[in-house]
Amino acid sequence: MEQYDPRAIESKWQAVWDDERAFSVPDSTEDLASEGKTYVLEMLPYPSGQLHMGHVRNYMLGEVVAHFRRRHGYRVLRPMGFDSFGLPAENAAIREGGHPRDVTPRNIAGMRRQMTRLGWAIDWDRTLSTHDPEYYRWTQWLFLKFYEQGLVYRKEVPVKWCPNDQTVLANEQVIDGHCERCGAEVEAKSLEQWLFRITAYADRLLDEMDLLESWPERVLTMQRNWIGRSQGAEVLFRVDGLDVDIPVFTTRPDTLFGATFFVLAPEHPLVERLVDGTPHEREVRAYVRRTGARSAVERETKEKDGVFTGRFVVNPVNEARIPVWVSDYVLMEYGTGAIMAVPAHDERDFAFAERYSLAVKPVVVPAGDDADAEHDGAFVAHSDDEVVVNSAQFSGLSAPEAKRAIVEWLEGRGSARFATGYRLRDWLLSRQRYWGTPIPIVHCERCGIVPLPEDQLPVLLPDVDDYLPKGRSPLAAAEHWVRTECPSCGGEARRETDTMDTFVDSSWYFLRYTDPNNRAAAFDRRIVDYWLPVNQYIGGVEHAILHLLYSRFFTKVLNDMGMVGFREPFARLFTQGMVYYRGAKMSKSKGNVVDPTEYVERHGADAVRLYLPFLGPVDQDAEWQDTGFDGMVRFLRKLWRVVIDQADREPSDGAAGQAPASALHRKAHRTIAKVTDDIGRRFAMNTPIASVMELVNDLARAPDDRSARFAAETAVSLIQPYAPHVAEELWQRLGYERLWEHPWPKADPALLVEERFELVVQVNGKVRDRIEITGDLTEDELVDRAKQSPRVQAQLDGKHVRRAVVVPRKLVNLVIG
RNA sequence: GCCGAAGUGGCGGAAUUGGCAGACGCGCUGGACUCAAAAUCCAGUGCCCUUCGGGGCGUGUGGGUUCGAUUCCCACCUUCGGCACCA
Repeated sequence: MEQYDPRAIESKWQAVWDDERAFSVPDSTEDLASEGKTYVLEMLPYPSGQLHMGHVRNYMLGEVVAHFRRRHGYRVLRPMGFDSFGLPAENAAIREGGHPRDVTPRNIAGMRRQMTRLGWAIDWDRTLSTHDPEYYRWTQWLFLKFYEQGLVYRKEVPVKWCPNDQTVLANEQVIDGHCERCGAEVEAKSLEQWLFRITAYADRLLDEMDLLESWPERVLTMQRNWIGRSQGAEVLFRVDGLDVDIPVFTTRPDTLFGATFFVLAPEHPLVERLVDGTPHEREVRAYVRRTGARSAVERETKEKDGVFTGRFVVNPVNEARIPVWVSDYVLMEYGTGAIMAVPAHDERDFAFAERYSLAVKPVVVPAGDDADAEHDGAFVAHSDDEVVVNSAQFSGLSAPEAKRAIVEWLEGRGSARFATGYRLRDWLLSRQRYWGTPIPIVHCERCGIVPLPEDQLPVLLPDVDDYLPKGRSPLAAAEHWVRTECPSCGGEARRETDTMDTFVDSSWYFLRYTDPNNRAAAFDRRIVDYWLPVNQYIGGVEHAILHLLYSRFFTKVLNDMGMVGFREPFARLFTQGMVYYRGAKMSKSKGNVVDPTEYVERHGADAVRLYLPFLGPVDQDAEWQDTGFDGMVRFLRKLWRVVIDQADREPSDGAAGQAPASALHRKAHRTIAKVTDDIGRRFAMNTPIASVMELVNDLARAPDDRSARFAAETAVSLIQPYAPHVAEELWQRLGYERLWEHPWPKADPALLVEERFELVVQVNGKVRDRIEITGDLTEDELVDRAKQSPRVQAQLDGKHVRRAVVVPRKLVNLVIG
């Protein structure tokens, strides 16, 4: 018999698919019925230059879904591109010691070759690279649109600076005070930067989660935490002796009577005014300077410290004068940068009060406690059923009642209002790095900040040889490029030299795929509305916040501008676990990458394609193991052998099971049902492979069964999304054509149950016997059979059967005693 | 600290609605084929006891609900992930 030769088979079919444009969908806007489309998308990779097993695991998900849906008659869009602009791509170039303009295209070509070799069913006619001027001109165009809407602004802001990558980072890119990419400790600086006003969409990013059809709960939770909406109030405190009101944000207005001091962030603009010309001036200024030099990590971990300003504010609820301190445990970026401190009910305030011997005044107690049940001067943890005490006319109210009542009362007097606080900050988008989308702005001495007119796009990235990061944008070195003409007044002007964060590039690429060759617009709304939302988006959980939040934000803005007709880009999201190897996440920067190419060369793409999903549930992390791989190779050889054996026999008409259907015939139908349910409903990608293996094992044991050929055809058909090359070749040898668009098999419900089954007989819940049952018996008959079993008789030993539980076609449990 | 996920043979894992725990694969053991090896095939493989009929134990730990629990409830342990001075 002819040997299974993956190399020959795989190149043969890859050439066929390429010639036929088998996985492309037409570009035209004609014939776009709203029904029957599927947009399957995996997050686009950055061109590291090398595919690793994590990619294969990720893309196999989309692969299986795409084949499965295509064979169910859907028109499937499944594009692929490269996130080739920005820091990751630039760092890849630095690693390889070349210039990104040379390294990036080379890496893209290499990865695309690897993908092609794996036989992925991708519409390569729609590929895009974010560093391509034809792409980034539209990134710039979108930036200008956002600018017009007031959603982009430039501001001096406290920033997180990565000393290693020599650039600012977005808040989302800082993890535990360290750079998300390189792990260096992040420094605090204050710089003029560009920001997207994503906070304007905080409520909608939360509330419109309802529109999402299927997203993992943990991702939604992470986004909710990140946005961090909390309801509370803004309360004004009048500075004693100055005509100034300072607002504070609090979620606990019920504790207003317990405020014993007041704290400003060191960066608070009023600090200067409060101490100017007072004896406290020197000390406060020194403190502000000292804290400014602290790193983010230091600021968060050191013991709380601060200085008294000599000033007092008046608590609007009781006219109490409370001292104003400055401390960096209060953050300028959250709330109003000032807080009322209630040490009796806030751990942080309590720690500060202890250190500086400030008063502690309890004003809420757990229900049932005596009003003054001496928690004197101690911190009381928050409980669900608190009652307000020591709070004038509000004493005795429950905490929730008091919250509302106190704010309403103050509102009437003009010193408070209900307010909402968010943890989410605006998205800092500018980067002081070379390899990114230039920001289409010029700075004119006369006109200030001037956005470029659309007809001057794209602003091409200047060719700069020394592109290495040096703390200010390398674009500044391209003097001929920087000097330009102001589009507004025609005078001398300088171009903006910062580039955009990579995540800007990837916040709209899924729209461009639908209309990738449009030279007149970023995309055509009719086409984008046809394909979007993405039916199944697939990617790593590490993007749960960053990319997924930004893309949702972009989509909402574009929806508001009337450019797209939907509000959420990704209806269903699947986040797959990471691939580990030798105890660490497999990644090029960790140096523990297992290269799929090696395995593909030795054993073929199909074996690699089978193994990664087979490794385990895709939503969980998996450890790469060399040892199991051989099993896939063996399975493919076995499949080949048993199917080729059947190919010589009579073609099956699909109804080979004239009654009574053989056990093998029924097994084939059960396998169809199982695989279909696993892929289509459960999104379980490992168990379908096991099911087909079972079918093939059964077939190998019964090659002469009259349904053997049908079983062979079924196995080939079902394994096609995983191993399309060998499946296609076997399909051809079975006498058919074009399996990739052949309808997915249907299970006959009548054949899903075994004709005979094993009745499990339990006595007091323990399995004591299994009896072969043929045909349909009533429950009473089943119980009788169970009782007749000699093994059961031995257990009964004359005892009385008190009760019998029957599960039809499965089990009888006799309760004796 | 708060929130979430997970814990099943030597290993990866399966068991979908509370109903046969360990599918499938790896590994291992024995056998067939072979001059030999590879490949392939067949049989076995949770642990303990056994008079070989079978019996006992077993899904992180301890309780509970139930005729019956890997599955539901309570408490705890361990691992991983997210958040963490957010007022």
